[in-house]
Amino acid sequence: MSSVTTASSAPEIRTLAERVFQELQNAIVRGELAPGSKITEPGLSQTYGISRGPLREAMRRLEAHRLIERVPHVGARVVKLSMPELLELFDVREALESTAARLAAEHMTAEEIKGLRDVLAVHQGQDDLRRGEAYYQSEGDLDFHYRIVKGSHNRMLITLLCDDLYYLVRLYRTQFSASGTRPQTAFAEHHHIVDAIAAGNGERAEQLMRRHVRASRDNVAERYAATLSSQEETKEQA
Amino acid sequence: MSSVTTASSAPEIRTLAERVFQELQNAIVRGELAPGSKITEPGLSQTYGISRGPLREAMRRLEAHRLIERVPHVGARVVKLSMPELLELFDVREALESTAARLAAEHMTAEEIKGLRDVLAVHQGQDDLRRGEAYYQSEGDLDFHYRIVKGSHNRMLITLLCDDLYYLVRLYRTQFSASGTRPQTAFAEHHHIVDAIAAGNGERAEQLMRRHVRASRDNVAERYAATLSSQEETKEQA
DNA sequence: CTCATGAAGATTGTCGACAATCTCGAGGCG
DNA sequence: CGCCTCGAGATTGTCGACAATCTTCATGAG
Repeated sequence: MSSVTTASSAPEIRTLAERVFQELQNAIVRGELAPGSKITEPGLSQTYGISRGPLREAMRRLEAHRLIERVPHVGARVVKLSMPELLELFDVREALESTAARLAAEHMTAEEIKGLRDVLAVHQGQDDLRRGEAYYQSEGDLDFHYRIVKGSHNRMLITLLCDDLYYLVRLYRTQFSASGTRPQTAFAEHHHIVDAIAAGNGERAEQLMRRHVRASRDNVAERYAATLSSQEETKEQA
Repeated sequence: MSSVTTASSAPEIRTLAERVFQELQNAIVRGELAPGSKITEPGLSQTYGISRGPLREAMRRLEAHRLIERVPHVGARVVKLSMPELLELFDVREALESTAARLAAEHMTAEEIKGLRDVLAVHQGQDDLRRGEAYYQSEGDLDFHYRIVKGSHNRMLITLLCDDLYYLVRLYRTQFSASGTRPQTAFAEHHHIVDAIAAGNGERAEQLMRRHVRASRDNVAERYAATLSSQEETKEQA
């Protein structure tokens, strides 16, 4: 079970607010809380069996992570990513992950590189079995990106990407039910990125990662444009 | 008084937690709350004359913005940026601001570009008067960077940089009492960046901004190394 | 019929008190 | 003399209740 979580064995939650925060975070990312739906404090308070105090703190954290949007005296709603916002997210990812790839090429340990290759090997096997696409494009793909980011050894970068942006990425994938349409291509790109990192070629790793993310972005934008035009046709038929 | 704040006139704070959050944020950035000093809830609660409820929410937000560090059941401390962390911050800035410059070159309006030139003109005047270095390197420099980031028209990027990272930058400048040592050079670089943006040359704007931030980073690292070696000498003398 | 008005209900914001946990120093044991 | 144990005090975590604000829907005027 290759896991994204760190090897340290301290997953124990010490405070209610912390626990509820994680539960809500997962619920939102998994789509169990519908995007755009309203979050009410008494409701959740009863659902999770806690007081409103800790709940409000958990919601503050969700707000900081951009998973919910709050308006004073009005309430909170689960975020609903629009396509323009999704493309913005890709631009930020491109900037940060390409830098992470460069730093990873400079700082990653031999052990970490081996772990990275193992992840690819698992993907390879699934690809051969012709059934791993769903897993590959959802959690597996993120696992690969996670490891590179961590390999940058830049704590600020790691926090930004792993604690903030990646949850938004997962939310987007749930919301648009988007399992990528280019697994083979992406897999090949992953391989080249690892090679550049293993060779210690930071410039190349950065460039390859930038193209990789941008290709993913373009793919999404393209499919979105197709959706729009097909909707247009439907509208004309009516 | 060229200001960084938006022209909209809705600075009214509707909630106590919001107000205290901003006050604490300013107090920390200005150094009124010493880096590393402990934050106690009853203390601040009395200082600001509010209950612990809103105060805790304000602290949650400060934690999310990385201005304080909390440990469950123990307490919170004002962050104390170490030099390695500061260099990490520069790496992130380089990644995000170079992208912002590229997007700004693509999306900035003529009006926004004019505003940007005005900022430079003000700096120019101060530079001529041989007295603007302090202002230039602190708030003025950030004003310039603010405008470019906003010019990217990428909301996610704007939030990340303006709401999160720039407060850390200001905190660092207070903490290290670092008014940059290369105002003329930086000013020239700013000028070239604006030219690239005005010309709509995204690639060049990105490259110039990347070099600009990296030069600033190297400058800081260099001065830090000098500080270290001089400390070494002092130690040897003893 | 449309739109302004206002009251009822619900939700968010704030407060003070109690319980759980940690810190720190005194005292005893090896 | 050093280290562990254990309370006293303080701090954080949690709770329930009250006040302020918003939303909704019924009512009535134009």
